[in-house]
Amino acid sequence: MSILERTHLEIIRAVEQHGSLTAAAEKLHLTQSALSHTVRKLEDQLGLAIWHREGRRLRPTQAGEYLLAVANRLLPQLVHAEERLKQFAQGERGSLRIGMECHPCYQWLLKIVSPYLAAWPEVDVDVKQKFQFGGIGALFGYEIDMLVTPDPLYKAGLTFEPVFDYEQVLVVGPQHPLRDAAYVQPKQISDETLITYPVAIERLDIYNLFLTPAGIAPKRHKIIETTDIMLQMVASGRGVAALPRWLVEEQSAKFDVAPVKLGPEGVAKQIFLGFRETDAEIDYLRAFVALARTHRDKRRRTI
Amino acid sequence: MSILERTHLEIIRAVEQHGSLTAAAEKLHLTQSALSHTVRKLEDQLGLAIWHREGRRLRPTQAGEYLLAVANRLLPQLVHAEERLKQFAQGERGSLRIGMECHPCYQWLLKIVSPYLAAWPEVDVDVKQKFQFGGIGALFGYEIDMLVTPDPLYKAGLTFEPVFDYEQVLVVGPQHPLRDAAYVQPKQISDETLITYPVAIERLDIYNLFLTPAGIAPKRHKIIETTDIMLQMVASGRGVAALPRWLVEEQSAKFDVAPVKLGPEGVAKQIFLGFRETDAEIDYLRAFVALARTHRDKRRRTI
DNA sequence: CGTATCAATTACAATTATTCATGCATTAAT
DNA sequence: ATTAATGCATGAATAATTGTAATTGATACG
Repeated sequence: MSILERTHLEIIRAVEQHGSLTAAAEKLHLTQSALSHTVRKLEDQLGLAIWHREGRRLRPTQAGEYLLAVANRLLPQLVHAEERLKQFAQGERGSLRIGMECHPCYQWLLKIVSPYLAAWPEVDVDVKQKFQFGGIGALFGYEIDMLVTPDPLYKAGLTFEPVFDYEQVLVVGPQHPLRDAAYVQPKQISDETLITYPVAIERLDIYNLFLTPAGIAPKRHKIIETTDIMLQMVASGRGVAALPRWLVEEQSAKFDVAPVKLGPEGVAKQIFLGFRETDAEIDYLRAFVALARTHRDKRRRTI
Repeated sequence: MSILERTHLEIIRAVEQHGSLTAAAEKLHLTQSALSHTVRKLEDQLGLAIWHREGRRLRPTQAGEYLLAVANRLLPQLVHAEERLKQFAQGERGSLRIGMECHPCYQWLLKIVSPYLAAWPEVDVDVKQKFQFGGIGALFGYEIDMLVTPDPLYKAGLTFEPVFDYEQVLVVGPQHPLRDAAYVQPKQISDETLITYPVAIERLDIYNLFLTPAGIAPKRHKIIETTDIMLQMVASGRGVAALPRWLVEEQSAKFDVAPVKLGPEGVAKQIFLGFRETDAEIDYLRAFVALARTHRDKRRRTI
């Protein structure tokens, strides 16, 4: 009946990865002959070629490309299922794979993870940041179990819950004229160097919610990967940046920087936790959401 | 290395489906003994039980439930991959699995599908309407390849494109006092029987965009599954319904019904086509979008 | 109780996967 | 050119896996 087995997907993947049957065989702890046989059989059964044989080189056919995509999608899920079962067997709870879609999310997560790890010693936490199909796709595709994101999706089989409110502010250095301003207006940025994380402009809040609506652009746009360096640059007067207020205040002991409100009302942001509804009953997952929620409540009371 | 094979998933699924090893064995064209062996081996390798043996009954353990979920998620994808490869082999193009999230979507699809089938004889079209995780989830989970929906999602690895604009109108019968009104106001519905498809109220446009904002509810709410019966009910004065204007006009030869604008401005709606970005290069998929788009343009010119 | 049903087990058979030895084609080097 | 090296394919032999038949023991049910 069924012809596509796990091995086939593994072979296809290994060949792609190592370039030849022989190399793939090595990695799979088999002989080249073994692979050649199984491949031939598979191709016979399917009635099509998976690779073009060009001389002694294998180039995937259209079907091969398709199979490769299937393999890359399904194999990780099988591997993860096995891992999870192993953990089950050892009395461990499992692992929580958390995906991240924004930089402040990451900063926030750092604060939550350590109390969580302490409360749930049997649970591993994996943090992932790159997804082929974006965070939502990673949730649906079982690449991750929990998504930390600034934009929720109230729909379908996912549940989103707000867990953190913060204000996005402009960060300026010690000599900056805006340092003691009550707030900054978009046009006051038009002569500045703006430092941001390496993210598409459409996904940067300071553009979406502040600059772009006013039709303003900064004089220069500089990209920096890490928060520390970014703050050093700001502290040394080389530019301004946009970060969560709580993060700036936390770092203001280390760097001489100050937060300035974006516009008279400020820019309010939220972070959400999203997960599959079917996972809602997993205790260590619920616990994570609950922990995040209490963190939020605690904070709210003190504000 | 790897222990979880396709067979295992198939066995787990069959046992769940048919209630016993013996019955499952029958369906899989194997003996009960064979299953017993493979199951034992799998459980040994995993180091945990998949079923509680209660007398002669098998009840899934937690691990069993988990494996069942994995099986139900992955096996259909393997089956579909095989089918697609078979089609490849036979020179057919493949199949386009279209998911639907609203009733007008279905009506619209009916008009598009037949020219498409004519233009692409080597492509099968499957239409699905129920999804565990909603349409978006079905797209990400490779249950469908194309989603027809009224609410798009501009994000992640999906592309959405508007392909149809229409006006949602109230449908009334021949004797109805509103028949010749320029438009209807929400309060005029408060004494009516409203007929709708069997869909949650939150997902019905006439509530979302018309009644609920005005704080109005109809006197009665009646649920009917098929458009034809719905129109017969309306024609016989048993209630009013909300449908796309084009659909009402098309059916007005068959049923004595008339469209009435909802509110002075009318209620404008759009239908979108969504698909995975990675599929954008599949010719028969592009062709479907293109066909839908030309349909739209043609219609626009005539309005 | 006796019978029917079901899973587990044992011993054995059948099938399938893998290897070994080898050939043939292609690429690279001398 | 000639030789060496590399890579895939093939056939026969063998190892390993997967399956079956027959039987047992347990349990539900009339």
